[in-house]
Amino acid sequence: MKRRDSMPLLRRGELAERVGCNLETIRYYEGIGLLPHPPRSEGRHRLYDAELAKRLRFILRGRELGFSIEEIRALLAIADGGGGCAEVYALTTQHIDVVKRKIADLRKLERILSNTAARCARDASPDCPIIEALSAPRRAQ
Amino acid sequence: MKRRDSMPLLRRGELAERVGCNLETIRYYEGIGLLPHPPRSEGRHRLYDAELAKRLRFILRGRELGFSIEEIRALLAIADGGGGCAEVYALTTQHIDVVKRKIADLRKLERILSNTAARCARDASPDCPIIEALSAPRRAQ
DNA sequence: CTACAATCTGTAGCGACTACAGGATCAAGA
DNA sequence: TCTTGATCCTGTAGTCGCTACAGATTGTAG
Repeated sequence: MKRRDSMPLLRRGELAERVGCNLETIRYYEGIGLLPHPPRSEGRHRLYDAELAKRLRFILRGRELGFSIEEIRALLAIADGGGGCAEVYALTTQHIDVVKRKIADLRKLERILSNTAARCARDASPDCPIIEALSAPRRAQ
Repeated sequence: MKRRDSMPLLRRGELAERVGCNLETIRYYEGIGLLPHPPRSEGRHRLYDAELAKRLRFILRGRELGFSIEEIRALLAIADGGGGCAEVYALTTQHIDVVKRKIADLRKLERILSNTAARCARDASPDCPIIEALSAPRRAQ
């Protein structure tokens, strides 16, 4: 099931392109200890295998999903330690709450922006309701 | 209409506390030119009036709502220049789109997290579906 | 073999703050 | 009036999560 020529050890640039991240991001993750030091070529060029690529994808996806570096570090520690599915579950559901709160805030924001924009006459009126709305002394949600 | 003792010139710490931001943030905004240099006391302590407080609240609220410093700078420039309600309107509606996209992304994320979490058995199973889901090679949104 | 691309290293820069050190000033109590 | 302690002043360094750069080395195609 494992085609051995489909992933013949990638160099940093190739890996970056394949997973869709910046070249330097990989070195950064290695530097802060999220990615282990990969094996090197004769001339000290990093060589990544499928396992490292997978780990990198995990990190990147986690970042996309709004996990902080430290949260991802925790997730990886659990994964590395084997077992802890329950812990991963806890961390994830906890994160879901954060996401839900963000959504709620943004929807509130959207309402405010839409309302104020709607009130804004499209011609050059002297005092713009958007400015007034945003500089209100903290009330009127 | 203007009660003269309700706001008797605030010092930096007082203003920070009143608007609910960090003390240094105010100096930072002054440094990057979002807040004008305020008048000073004999001993060079900054003194803020209601106008400056309002401007600060505008900046802070804008940041909360996800505007970048440069977007806020633009908004303020328009407000300062008087008139340009149409421009403010344009900038704002443009921003509404950004907010809508953010909401959409977060909801997608929430779905993914919820789905994977739901699939996760609460006991310590050997390979956690969340880990697998997040390190999958980019497909299965 | 040569050219040129890719990688190596360390370090600096980004945005948007936040914290700190070492000194000056302010407001209140004795 | 003096003193004490809180607040403020300045400049600078640190934070997070990258991203970019410079100058040297290596890998590879022609």
